[in-house]
Amino acid sequence: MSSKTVSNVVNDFVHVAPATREKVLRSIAELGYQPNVTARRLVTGRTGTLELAVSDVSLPYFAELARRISRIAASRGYRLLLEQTGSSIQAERAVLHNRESGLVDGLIFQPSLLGTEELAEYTVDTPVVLLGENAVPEAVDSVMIDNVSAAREATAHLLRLGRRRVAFVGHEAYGLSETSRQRIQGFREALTRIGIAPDPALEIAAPAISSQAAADAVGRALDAGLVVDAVFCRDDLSALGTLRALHERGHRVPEDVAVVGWDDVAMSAFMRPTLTTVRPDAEELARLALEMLEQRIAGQGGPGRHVLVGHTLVVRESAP
Amino acid sequence: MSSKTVSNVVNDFVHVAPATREKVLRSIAELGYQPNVTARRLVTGRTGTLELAVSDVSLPYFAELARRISRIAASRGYRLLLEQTGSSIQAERAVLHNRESGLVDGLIFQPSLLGTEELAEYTVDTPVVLLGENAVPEAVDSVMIDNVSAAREATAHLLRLGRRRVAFVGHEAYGLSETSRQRIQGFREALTRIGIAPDPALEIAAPAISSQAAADAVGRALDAGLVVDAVFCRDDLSALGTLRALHERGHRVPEDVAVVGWDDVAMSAFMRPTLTTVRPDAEELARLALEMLEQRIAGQGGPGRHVLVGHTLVVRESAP
DNA sequence: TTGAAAGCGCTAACAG
DNA sequence: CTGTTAGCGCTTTCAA
Repeated sequence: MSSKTVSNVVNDFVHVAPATREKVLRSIAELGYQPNVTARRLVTGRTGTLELAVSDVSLPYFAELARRISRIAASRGYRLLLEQTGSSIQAERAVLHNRESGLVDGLIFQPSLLGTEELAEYTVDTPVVLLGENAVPEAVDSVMIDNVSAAREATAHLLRLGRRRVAFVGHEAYGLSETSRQRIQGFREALTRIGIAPDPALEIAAPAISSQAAADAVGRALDAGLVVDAVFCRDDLSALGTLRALHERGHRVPEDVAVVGWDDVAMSAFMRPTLTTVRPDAEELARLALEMLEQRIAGQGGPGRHVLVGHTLVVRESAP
Repeated sequence: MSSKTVSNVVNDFVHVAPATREKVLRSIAELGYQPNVTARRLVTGRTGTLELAVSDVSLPYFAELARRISRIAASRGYRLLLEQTGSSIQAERAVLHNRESGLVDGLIFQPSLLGTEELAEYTVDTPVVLLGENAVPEAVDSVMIDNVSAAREATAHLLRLGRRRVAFVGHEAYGLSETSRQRIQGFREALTRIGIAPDPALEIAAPAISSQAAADAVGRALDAGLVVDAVFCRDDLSALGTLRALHERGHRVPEDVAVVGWDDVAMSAFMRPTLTTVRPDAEELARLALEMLEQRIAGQGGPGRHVLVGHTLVVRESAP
């Protein structure tokens, strides 16, 4: 019996006599034979593996994203390789450039630091879908939500509550990310629309994306005499830190200060007070990213597609 | 020039004349040559990839674990494949049994549902390190903390505060996991030691590991008239839900009810009140798991090693 | 329906 | 120091 016949059986091909198939299957079970993935990859050229690259999987938004992508990938027969770029732009570059060929069939990448120009230089053959809010090169597929609009809506919600001293919290102190830039832009637009001039003193940067950094930054600002009646946070982690800083200084939320977050991660519904927050349609985002990636893997050509998924403002106690 | 020379240059081997190396490097850059990982794998037998299998990466503890393992793996030149088993015992079995050979060099696996017997049946050649608290077969390496002791200490802390009606919250209603079993055991031991008979009515199960499930379960128990002055939670997620259920019913923490969690995930220091919780030495756990795995990959034989890493009770506002 | 031969792209072993 | 040869384990092509 040739290895070809075995291969046919293993891959469930036609034209194998039932008796032969039976015999092969029995031998496989007896010998504990396991096909070697690597050899198969070498000859077929497909790895059956997708890569997800984000800055830090432990950030709740990315953790939830990874869960979704991993699930969908598994349901479609793909394995998932996880890559963390940390806060290193070199690591982000490496995701695109130091690409060993044949590692994965496709890449889902949320850049944090890389700008459009560098992203655009990317011309390797691995199919890519870009996530997040970094302005994205024309040629590459991307899925994101409309950050500027969502930020405008969230801010408008605070203004509608009658708040007039609204702060923005949690953007990077140095090297403003595109994400933060767009959210701040929407924030300012909402203010301008009702005739309030954006005040730089009300934009409180933090040295890192973490509750601690936000708590420290907000705490310092408050201690320095800053007066606010609302805070719009770059993300739910910053919101958590902001809630703490306010609480420790005796400010009541939402009575004295209303707070809005971004992402609607699982814990947002359990904070005290529960958090009003921008909820991106994360399930749809993950689904579309994988769908688009699979189409490219299947050989679909054409120009980059740039898809916007929806978002909603989930109103909870912190800004009712 | 032969492909061998190129291979030598690419792999940074000795015995290549500087001039030749130079020439090769230049050609590589010009042609945009990228070595094919798969072919290399086939011939070397090493994949340079490790697998991490947990039930759900979006659970904060696993998200933080994944961050650590991913980082350490990357620093040692490994890629990381992420596998989620969800709440399916079949998926956990598949992690061990449906193993295609040559996929990864090693596996770090935290089983949630699989018992020792099934784990022990595992006799494939891929090196494995088991994480978590499931009783682990003799033959397989494992890293965990001493759950029974840690649970005893946490409960003792509550008793030392003078609390006498201490509840346990968050274990599975059906199919008690080994993790929960051990934590409950330590919980009961601490009670027994000071002469309190464990009361089943004070062990409040939840249908899932989530804040919502815990909040619902605790809320129902409270509404049914349960009186407690302390709650020991299976994990920080349950603690978050417990805090909410208590707050919604007007119970003050820690004045009326003290609360202790488990894991010390990032958000624990920002809950309101901040959470007293059991902190496993997660960094050491991750480090050791990878170290042991690498030793096995390097061919080290010998019986299974079962390492305990340390833990501390981090005392914060919820149980001062 | 099954077998034999070729070859995916690389590295190990060895010879030059 | 550099080139040649063989072969990793599989699938593909082609012949029987």
